[in-house]
Amino acid sequence: MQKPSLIINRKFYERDTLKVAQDLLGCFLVRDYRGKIWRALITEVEAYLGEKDLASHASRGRTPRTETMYGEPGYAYVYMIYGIYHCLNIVTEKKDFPAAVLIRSVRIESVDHRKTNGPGKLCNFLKIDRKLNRWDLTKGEKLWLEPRDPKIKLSKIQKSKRIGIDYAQHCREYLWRFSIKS
DNA sequence: CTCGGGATTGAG
DNA sequence: TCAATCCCGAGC
Repeated sequence: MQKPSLIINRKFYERDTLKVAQDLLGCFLVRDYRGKIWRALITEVEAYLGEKDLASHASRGRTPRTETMYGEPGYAYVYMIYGIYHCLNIVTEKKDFPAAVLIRSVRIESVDHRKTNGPGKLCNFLKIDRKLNRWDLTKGEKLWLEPRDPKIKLSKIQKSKRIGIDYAQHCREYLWRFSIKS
């Protein structure tokens, strides 16, 4: 497989997280695993924004785990949940400001959508685990992102409450989950 | 299973 | 007194 011609660059990620989250819809998450390449259309994401966001791991400040979120934008933040699943996040905003976009659902051509329609499921399918934590997504190796096809018109972005964050008090109400029809 | 917080322990 | 260690709750 040839080197990708279009890779989303670091400036794209170094912006307001809510903007980046919505701009990622319709983009492609590309995974090269031992020479096999999948191009996954991003259809659902959630934003996690700053220490004030009680739903974010960073709400408790800098810890060894959250260090990735405080780092440079354009890196992967991968963590394990429930001891079974991995979740893939894309680090956003400037260094030292903790924020990221969780990839919740993707669609891959000729793959049953039920295999990739959840954050844990898509990591399982794309062989994404903590070895890819802090991976630089702008290198065009192993895991990177490519822009939307400008020819394809994006359906209206749906905004809704984030999933599975009942503990986050008032932050539960934020409409920081974004999706497109897929 | 992994993390992080509070509780407990124990060295000095 | 305080840091290392234990333990428990929570996590899409």
